[in-house]
This record gives sequence, C-alpha cells and structure tokens, in this order.
Amino acid sequence: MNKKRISIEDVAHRAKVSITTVSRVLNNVPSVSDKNRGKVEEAIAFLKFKPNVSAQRLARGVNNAIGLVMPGYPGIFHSFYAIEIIRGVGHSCETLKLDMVFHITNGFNPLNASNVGGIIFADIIENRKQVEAALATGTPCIVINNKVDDLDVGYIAIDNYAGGKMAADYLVSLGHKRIATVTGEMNTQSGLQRLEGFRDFLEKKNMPPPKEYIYHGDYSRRCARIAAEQFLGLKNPPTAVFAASDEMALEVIAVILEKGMKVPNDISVIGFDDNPACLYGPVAVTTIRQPLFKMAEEAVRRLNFIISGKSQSIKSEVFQPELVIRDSAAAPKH
Amino acid sequence: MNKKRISIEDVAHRAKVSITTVSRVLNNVPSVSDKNRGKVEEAIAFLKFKPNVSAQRLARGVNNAIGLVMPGYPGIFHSFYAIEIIRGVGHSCETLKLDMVFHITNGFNPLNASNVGGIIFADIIENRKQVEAALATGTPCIVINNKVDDLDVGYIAIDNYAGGKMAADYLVSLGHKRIATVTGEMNTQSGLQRLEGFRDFLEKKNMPPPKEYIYHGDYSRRCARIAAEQFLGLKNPPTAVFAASDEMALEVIAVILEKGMKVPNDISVIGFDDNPACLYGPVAVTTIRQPLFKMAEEAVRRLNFIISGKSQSIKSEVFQPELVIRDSAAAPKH
DNA sequence: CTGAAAGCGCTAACAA
DNA sequence: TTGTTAGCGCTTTCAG
Repeated sequence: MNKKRISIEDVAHRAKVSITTVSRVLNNVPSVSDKNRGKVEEAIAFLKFKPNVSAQRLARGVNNAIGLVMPGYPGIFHSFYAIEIIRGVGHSCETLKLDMVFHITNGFNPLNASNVGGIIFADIIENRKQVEAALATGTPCIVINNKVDDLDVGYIAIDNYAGGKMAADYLVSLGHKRIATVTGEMNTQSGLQRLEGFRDFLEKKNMPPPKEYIYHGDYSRRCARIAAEQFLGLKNPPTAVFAASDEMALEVIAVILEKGMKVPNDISVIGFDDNPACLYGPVAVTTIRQPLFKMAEEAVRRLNFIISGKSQSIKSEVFQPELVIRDSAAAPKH
Repeated sequence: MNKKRISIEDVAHRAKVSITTVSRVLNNVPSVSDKNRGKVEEAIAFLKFKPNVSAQRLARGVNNAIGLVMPGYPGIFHSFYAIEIIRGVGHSCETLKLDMVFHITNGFNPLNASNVGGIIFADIIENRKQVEAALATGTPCIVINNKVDDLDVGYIAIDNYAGGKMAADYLVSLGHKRIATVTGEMNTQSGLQRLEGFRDFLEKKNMPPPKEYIYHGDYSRRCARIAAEQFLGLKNPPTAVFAASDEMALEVIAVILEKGMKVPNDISVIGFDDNPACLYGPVAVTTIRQPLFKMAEEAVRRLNFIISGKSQSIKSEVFQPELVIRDSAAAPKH
C-alpha cells in the first residue's frame, strides 16, 4: 500500500531502452550490448530498482519460494533438531536465492501450497494429510527424518534404527550389562526407530532391557531429568544410559553429577545428534552424529531441482549415523 | 513448472459465472447471491482450486508476506530468545493470514525487501544498513529488542535497563553484598542495558561490582560455565549471581551443584527471560520475565496495520519486565 | 542485438 | 447482484 513504485518501466525510461532490454539484463541474458547493459545498470542503481517478485513469479509461472513446515508439538521446537533444520534450510535457500516461508503446524493449519513452489516437511507428526493435500496441488514435497514410501514425496532421513543399534553396540562392547534408555517422542519415526534399534540389539545379545530401563521421553530436558532420577532410584540402577538426544544426555549427566556421582566413572551416558553443546558441558559427551544441517541443505537442493524443472522426481536419501567417541562413556567399574 | 493450473477461470466455467463473481466469493464480498456463492464454492471444492498468491499480490499491489530477519551470530540462534520470537511471529502470521519469510543474516545478505510487505528485525546487530535499505524501498520495518529513535521504524522492546536494575535490587534486598553477573552479548542493546541497569543500581548503593564480578558472556551456556567456574575460583567468591538469560542461569546452577554446593543456600542465582526450562531443572529459577512471545505477536500486528493500510506509522512500545520469584535466590548464609 | 505485444492469474473500477 | 475490462509488473515469443 505504501511501497514506492519504481517499475521496470521507469528503468527503461531512464536508460532509454525498452523494458524488454531491462528484463534481459535483469535475467542475465547475454544478448545485450555492453553499452545498453551499462545504461540499464546505471539506471537500476540510480533508481534503486528492485524487481517485483510477485510479478516475476506470475510471469514465469514458477514460485521460487519454498515452504518449511515444522510440527509444533512442545518438545520439538526448543530442540537442536528444529534449529539445525531451520538453519540448514535457511542457508541453502539463501545460496539458491529462494525465499523460505516458515510455517509451524499443529496438524490442522496447512501452509497454503499455492504460496510456494515446493514444501519441506521437517518430520511429519499427525500431519500426513497436509502432505497429501500439497501433493494434490501438484506441489513437490520432501520430508525430513521420515521415510515414507507410499506417497509420491522424496525423503531425507538418517538410519535411526542403525543409530540406536550403534549406541547399544558401543555400550555393550565397553562391557555394560545394565543399559537404560530415555527415548525420544514416541510418535516420531526417529524416536521409535532409535528405541527399536537399541532394543533389538540388546535382545540379540540376550540382554533385553527390563521395562524400568526404558523411559519414554520426548526429547526434552525435563523428561530426561525425570528419567534419570527414576533410573538412579532403582534398586538395581543401570551402569549406562542411552539418551535419544544430546539435550537429554546433558540433562541426565547433570542429574548424575548433582547426586555426587561421576560420569563416566559411575555411569556412562551416550547421546544422539552431535550437538555442539556436547563439548561445553561438564563432560564431553559421546554421541551418535546425525548431519542435520547437511540433511536440510540437501532437502532444499533436491526440491529446487524439481521446482526449477531440472529434474522430474525427488530422489530420496538415507544418511548413515556415526559414532562420536568422547568422554561420557567408558567401561563399567567392577 | 510442475504445478497444475487450475485458475479462477476454470472455476468460473464450472460454476457458470464470471471470474469476477468467483473473485468475489474468494474475497468474501457480500454482494453475491447465495445461489451463485454456492455454485462457486462447489466448483472450488471440486477442483481443489487455490488462488495463485503471486497474482493476488500483484493485482492488489500489496504483499501479505512479512519478513523476519534474525541476526545469525552463533549465540543467538540456539537461544530461547530466537525461538520465542520465531514462534510468536509465526503464530501471529498465521492468525492474520500472512506468510512469514524467514531470513538469517550475517550482516551482509539482506532480505530482498520487494519479496515482502514489511520486515521485522529480531534485534539489529551489525545490520543497521539493512534496515535503512529496506526503509529506502518504502518497506515498513519494525525492530524487536532495540530502541531506535533515529530511523523511521517502530520498535517493540522491553526495558532492559530496568530489568538489570530489578535483578540487582532484589538480590540486594535479600541481603547480598557480593553480587556477580554473567552478561549477554555485548554488542546487543539487551546485553548492554541489562548490565548497565545492574551496575548502576549497585553503584548507587555504594557497592560497585569489582571487575572480577563481571563476566562478559554471550547468552550461551558455554560462557556461563566458564563464568561460573571463574567466580567460584575467586578468593572472595560472590554470594549471588545475575545471569542475563535463563539458559545461562541454568548452567551457572549446574556448575555450582557439580561442585557440591547448594542453590540458593550457598549461592543465589537469578536469570532473565522466564524460560519454561526454569521450572524443570534442579531448582526453580528466580528470573526476570520478558514477554517475548507477546512482543513478537505485537510486532506482527502493528506491522500488519500499516501493510494493510489501516495505519500510517508504527507505534512503538516498551514493555516492562517483571520479577518472578522462585527458589534459586535467597538471603545469604551468615 | 532490440522492441512490440501477448499473456501470467487475479482484483477493482465501472457499467449494466 | 453481475459481468466487462483494464491493468498489476514482469517474461517471453516473435519479428525486425
């Protein structure tokens, strides 16, 4: 309502060329004489002209904005996970000159697919319908952290099952017999699969974890604290605990320390994520690394391929997690 | 490139009315007969038609997307502050049917102002130029957490000076004489002013804090840990510490507890923000509340007023912080 | 290498 | 209450 209206026409006027020529220099079309290009550039600079993005999108028939929809349940949002995804998507959008339209969903309020050229779903929790709706519009979608094979979407995930297994494997290899876990949110694939990988491995080793060793958390520090207190209160407390996120691992460690015990001397702890905070707490945390930032970037890149017409369908990819050994896990005492 | 092209015309066709009528029902113009409205709605539903936002924006001459630009320095991003602003802006955009274009800046990569109808700057750190550039385009701007009086922008801030003072005041009223502080990032107004308020009050009380009692942090847990260790290592350690954010307060408390001391029995700690995490740690943290979420919502609301032409200029507002007394601060021992 | 002109999908006078 | 029509600012054939 308020914006000044410097249009391509004003520029053309000042440069004494046609708007077509201005459009050409805007779009780096080579066939413009140096002389004209110079004049146009001068005019653009002088008038501080910025092309109207809506007009460009309309004329091109392409929307160079991508949506990032994030499930809004309490835990996720204050997590390293969410932040890294946002950062990664943001960074990638910037280098690709895409706008990032950010949207938090409660499962019912969809992002209007027509506002964007493609959508990245940062996990899907109770919002599968939204993915389907977007797809129905012809909007390409890609989901992070969730393998979905029955929908025409791409996904970028890590092998959470392998990650859970890896954690258990490492702890067992250290000599632990009593291993507990604080899980992630149980309605996420990541939370579920990390637990499964963890449990399956232990079962295979004939040391299935008893119920009291499995605390169903939600990735928050709050849950981790409760879990840790519960574990420590057991008549037969675990000698090691696997937390499904580093934030939780950090809180478990804090509780242990508060009780006057040592990590890893008294209890070993292993996390998940490779949150830089792992390095700055009381003990450097051993963890399972997942390349969140990179995954987010990759999601944008792939989505952009199809938005810009360079590709027909999104190829999915499953990254492998990686064990990062630091100081919070060691062989049990006796 | 890929999107299906169901346009307003297709809808008009199917409903056997003009596109104008379709446009009218789209925009809730009352003067449409119930009969036609019904037909149009049926057609829209049947065709799953979604208006093309770019075309709407172009035709209306108004861009109903708002930009949120967040400074990208390491500390801020993993902070409660950033998250709450994002949440608040996101929530408000949703209720007002605005798109939120999120942009992280390093100080050099501006958000293209022509992509949005207005911009919210979540603090300005080394990116004042961007605000000026946006303003030059005629794009209305509002900045959060930074009072700026020499530019034609609105601002929504809290009185950080009063907040710092409030913390010092409370601690002094409890009987503390040796009060230290871990500050926020010193190139933010919030960090600076909280420190000033804190220091000025103490000076007025004739108990100016010595240099060793002031640790220049950056809102991160990492700094807080270093600060706490430093404070505790002093020959004359403080009996109370004011942390410029709750995250830092939480970490300070963790360090104290790790050393086998108690909070608040041995040392009192007071934070800033009123992060819900205050409630779930080892001690409920006494803090200075700032209504971040509400501030963010307010910013959107005010920006929208001028974008939608209901107002000419943005009114600024400075909220007052509020002391929230919980368990982490008490009278000193002896 | 350059420009005229026809849209892109929608809104908003203006008539009817 | 409805439809006709002229743009919104830009891209993109198609001639020249």
